[in-house]
Amino acid sequence: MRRLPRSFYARDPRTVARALLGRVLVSELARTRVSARIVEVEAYRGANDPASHAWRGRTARNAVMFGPAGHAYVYFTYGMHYCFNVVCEREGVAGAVLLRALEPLEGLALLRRRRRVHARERLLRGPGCVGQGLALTLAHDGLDLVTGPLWIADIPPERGGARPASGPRIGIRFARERPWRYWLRGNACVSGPAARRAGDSR
DNA sequence: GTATCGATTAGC
DNA sequence: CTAATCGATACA
Repeated sequence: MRRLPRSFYARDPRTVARALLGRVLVSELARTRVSARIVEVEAYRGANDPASHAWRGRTARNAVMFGPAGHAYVYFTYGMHYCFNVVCEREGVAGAVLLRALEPLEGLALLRRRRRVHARERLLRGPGCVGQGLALTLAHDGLDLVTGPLWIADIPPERGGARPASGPRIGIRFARERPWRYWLRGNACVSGPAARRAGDSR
């Protein structure tokens, strides 16, 4: 299956975030293939985005956010969770899209083993659960999605008739008013309470 | 050096 | 609502 080209990622993260909704992520990191539809994402920018890890400039942790687009930015947080982003923008400009929730398509048994949860809609719901389900660690930080075993398929988004919705990002302290969280309205795999899965219709 | 805080989650 | 759990960050 064809992968999204680097040019897809090398744009403003808000544009990439919207364009990612409904597309299929594939992991061939383990022997068993896992694939899942992207249903919820958040865009993070650089110096002009106080909620971004890159707000205060380049550090060891956020270095790949400043690198070429189409790579994975994986970070460790709360002492126990790994979160998965795709790097955007041209090299030297920070930007990324956090994958917050996906709808599992292939590899359900492996996901259930890793997550120790049965319900399909809970396997990849929430950014920490995405990291756990895909078994990501800091070893995957910087992985190239255009050439590596973890990638996003270049096929038209399948949104199941749902109009993409947008609203404020979750769990941040600054820049709360910016509506840079995007999701497929009503999809059961979107994180948070049912009310959050509904939302507006931008 | 020490103190605080997470782009979170599960459980009560 | 809170505990879990540790790297990054802030500050003395």
